[in-house]
Amino acid sequence: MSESDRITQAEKAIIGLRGLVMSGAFEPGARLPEVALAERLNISRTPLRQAMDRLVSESLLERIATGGCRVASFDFDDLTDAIELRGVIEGTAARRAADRGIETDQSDAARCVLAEIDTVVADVAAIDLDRYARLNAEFHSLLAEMSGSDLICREIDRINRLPMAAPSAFLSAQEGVPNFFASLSRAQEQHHSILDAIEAREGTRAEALMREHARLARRNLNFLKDADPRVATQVPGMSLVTAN
Amino acid sequence: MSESDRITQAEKAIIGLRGLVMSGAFEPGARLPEVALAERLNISRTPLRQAMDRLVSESLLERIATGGCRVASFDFDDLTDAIELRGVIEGTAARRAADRGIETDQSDAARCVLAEIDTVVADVAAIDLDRYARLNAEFHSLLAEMSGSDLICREIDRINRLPMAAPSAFLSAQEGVPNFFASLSRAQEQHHSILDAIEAREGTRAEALMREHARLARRNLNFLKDADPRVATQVPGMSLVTAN
DNA sequence: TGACCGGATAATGTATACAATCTAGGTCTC
DNA sequence: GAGACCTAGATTGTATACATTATCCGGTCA
Repeated sequence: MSESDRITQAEKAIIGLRGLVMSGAFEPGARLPEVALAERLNISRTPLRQAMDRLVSESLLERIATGGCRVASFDFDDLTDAIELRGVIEGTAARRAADRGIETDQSDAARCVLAEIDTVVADVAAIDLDRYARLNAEFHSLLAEMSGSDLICREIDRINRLPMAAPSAFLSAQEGVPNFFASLSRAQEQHHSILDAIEAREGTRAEALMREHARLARRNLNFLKDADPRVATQVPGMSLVTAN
Repeated sequence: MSESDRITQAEKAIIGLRGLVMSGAFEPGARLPEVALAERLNISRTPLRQAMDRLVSESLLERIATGGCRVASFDFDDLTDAIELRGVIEGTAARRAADRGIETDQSDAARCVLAEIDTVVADVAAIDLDRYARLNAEFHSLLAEMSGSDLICREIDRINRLPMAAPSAFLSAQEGVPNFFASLSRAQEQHHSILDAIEAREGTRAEALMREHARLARRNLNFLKDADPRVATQVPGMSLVTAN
């Protein structure tokens, strides 16, 4: 049997189209012409339309009443809401993890990731942002799993696909954020506190810490609001954001 | 121009397929054959496949790695999680509404709905469950809007589409729930308290009350767990639930 | 007896043709 | 000159044909 790594045209279309939209290939609100897009992505209209449906469900596109799709546009309030909602749901995951208790191997895995982040953050001079982003995303993913609920994991994944809502969304925008590296250390301190709270079965504290952790992203977002617009072009999805 | 009430084949497919799945036309885990389904719904495979994609995004279907879809199955833990998550997000909506403050017309509209529910609940002998369900759903919808966030409204809508997660999901299962009518009155008392808290700008209280309100659904779910299986056949989506 | 291996069959994934609809541009009328 | 109408073009929604892949069943071999 061919492995599940067999890439289907529809997946190719989803990834390609999402990449185009997030990289700012279209203006927010621009209508997407199917035939031209299909040629550009080297696929037929059928999988392209599948991809458009998918991106609509991800809120990256909006359906037009008269037919077709347009690129969605977000204002800063939308981003703030998305970040808050992520904090709320991740907070729920943390509380549940603490209330239920977690397995030692889950705890070990999370501690392992945190140790790695510690080493990355320690070397402020030559910090590896890609590595930080990967480890940070993995830690958040582990926390979601600790909730023991597939539904919660899926919802967190969903929200993370929104522009600027993911935990590592701001890592490519460090030029726009003052004291950026200090904020990484602060985030990592919060990581430790959150895991401590979960292991200590302190659900309420874990939830509150997780929400506060998300507010770090909100803070970065506020800096970005007034930052040089050129920074925005380097951040995936930032082109979909319109002033409000 | 033809109005937006023009029904497209794809919408017909979505509604038809969702209806079939929720009404228990297929066993949980059953694979959905495209050609047979398309004939049954009187549409071609193209809009049917759109509908399947949509139901996958609603978690009512699951994609099979080797191709095609199967009907999703839920256990009681899944339903509990969905209800809890609804409580958490509705709680966030209530907290935000309280923190931001709401317009007087929003307040009036909600009070109006509550007054109607009061009259419905007052007449215990000949209670109109359909009307209660409609009003209850509308009150919850108004609360979501008070959050002032489209994202939050959409996420609540999403969760409400899951089996048994919607606020009025248990109204067709009253035979399985002891003291069912008493629980309606209790829910309505909570409605009043929640709106009071929002109007008094008491965000933390509003959030806590909303979460507690969701636990009423969880309580009903627990009753249903041990109830006569025949009751389950009357509740939409209940056929997708497998024992755990 | 059981497991493995083709080959026939049926299913899905994709492309494309067709039909229905929207959009744009121009012309006509007021 | 402005607005409405009408036609031509382009675009989307749908059906269907085709290609590819999985599934099932019978046979063979260990």
